[in-house]
Amino acid sequence: MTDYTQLEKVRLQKLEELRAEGVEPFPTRAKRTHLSAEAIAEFESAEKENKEVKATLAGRIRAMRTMGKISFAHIEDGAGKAQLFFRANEVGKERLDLFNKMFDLGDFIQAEGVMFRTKSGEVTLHVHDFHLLAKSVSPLPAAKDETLEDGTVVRHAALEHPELRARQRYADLAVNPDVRETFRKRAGIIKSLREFLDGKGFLEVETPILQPLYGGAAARPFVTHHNELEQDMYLRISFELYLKRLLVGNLEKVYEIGRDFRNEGVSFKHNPEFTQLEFYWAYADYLQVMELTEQMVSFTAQQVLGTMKIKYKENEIDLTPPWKRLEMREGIKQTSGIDIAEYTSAEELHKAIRAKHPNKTPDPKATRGKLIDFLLSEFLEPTLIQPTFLYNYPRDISPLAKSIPNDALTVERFEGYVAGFELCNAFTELNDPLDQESRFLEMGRDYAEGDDEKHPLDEDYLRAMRYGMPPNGGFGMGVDRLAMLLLDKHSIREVLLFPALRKEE
RNA sequence: GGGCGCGUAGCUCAAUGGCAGAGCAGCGGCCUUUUAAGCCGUUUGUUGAGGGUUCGAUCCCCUCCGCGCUCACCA
Repeated sequence: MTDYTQLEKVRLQKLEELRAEGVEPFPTRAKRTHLSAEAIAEFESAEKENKEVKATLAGRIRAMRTMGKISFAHIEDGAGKAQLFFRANEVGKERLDLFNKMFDLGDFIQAEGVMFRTKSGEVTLHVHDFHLLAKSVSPLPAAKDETLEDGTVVRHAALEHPELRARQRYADLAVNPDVRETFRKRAGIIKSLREFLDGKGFLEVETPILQPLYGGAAARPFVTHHNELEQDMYLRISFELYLKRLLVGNLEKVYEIGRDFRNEGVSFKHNPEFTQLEFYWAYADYLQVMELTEQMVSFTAQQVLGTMKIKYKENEIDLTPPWKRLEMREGIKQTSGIDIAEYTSAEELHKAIRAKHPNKTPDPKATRGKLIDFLLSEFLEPTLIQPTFLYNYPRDISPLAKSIPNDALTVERFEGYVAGFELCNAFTELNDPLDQESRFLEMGRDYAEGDDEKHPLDEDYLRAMRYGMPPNGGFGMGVDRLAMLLLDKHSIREVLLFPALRKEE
């Protein structure tokens, strides 16, 4: 049984009284002729010709000011806010009392009348009749907006508690218009990505989320169980192995936008489920993928924000192509003073780091690849504010990427960095089934020691590859990260409608 | 998982080892052009949960829960 607060009990009481007076608090149908902004715009042009504008508006009551025989209210709908003006002369004293006493902030209302301009100049609906559309039983967090003389809006007593905002996103959205705007823009970002890739001839596909084996990334999966098949299933950690199977099937350009699941830590840039974009492009290599990437991201910024110059935290960032290209080895050398090419074993590289940076302490068990990654994130990554492609990566941290001709230790891989964080990851894909098999086996050995990240060998993937896979370039990008970047949000939770939270109680 | 911090009314936030407060919201009034409307009056709390110290704990201590920041993890 729900425990109602006193405020809720008051509203439930009103609800009963309304019913007793024959007013249905949750009527089945509503009517609306104009959005608030439409009615206001229509009035503003009709005003000059002294023409009347009739309108029926519908929305949620956000402010009420009752003053005896008149009342004002603001409602909010999908297009913004509009003021309602009630006067006993038109609606009658009883109906005005009903409004004043029985309607609350948060209720949905339908009001019809004629648009006019108040003494203070606000275009307002002069209400002739009104109906309750839905009663709000629980009071929404009572934000109040104050409009200063210069037009800036200051919100008082807004819902700010991060947990509550995430847990009760419905309330957050209801009272914080900027949050609604964030998610509209997020939808725009995803739409633009699709528009871009569709325009380049890519086919959007859907591959299994529930998989008998997981792969394509080094992450711990979520495990579940299929009762009838009597087998464990995994939620995918990447799309890669399935999308590349499609290249074997002669689909030459494919992409998927969907959810990945990784059973890892939660942080300001990690959520257990997140939206990923991956594409695979037959006959292309990582250099062509680079060009497509900078076009795609800048296109999205242009579509959604109307500019390629964005702000992230204190940085002005220009996404206009071409982006800077920096060889990873060179970047690490410049920022850490260590040339990784001079140290071909983990042991030597450890020694070099200790000598050059005694106060930095990488994991003593780290492989050479992990050490390079350490140098990258420690020294180079924070400097990559303007969009930069970091390219050519050590082979042993890239088991699905193809080696550079004549350089067995380095693979054709790049990562795109913006604002100091990794945005995307791409490579010339490995398509040699024999090489792929030995890499998988190698990886199996590596992970055997660090038990909880054991990596299953995907025999079916190898079987597919043995039929022949065209050379291709592949790409992956965290869409949530892109949304954070473009919308200047500093936590992934701000761009996820319902981020993962511990269950209540 | 580790470290640090936070949790007080519906919302935003104050305060104190000695009756827990403000503004807004709510409730009762007044008010026919307001817009954080105003004025008069008024209600609201398991101070996140449990335990301990104390004459007395919201405050000090312990445990737990949740959140935030951070580190680790995340090719």
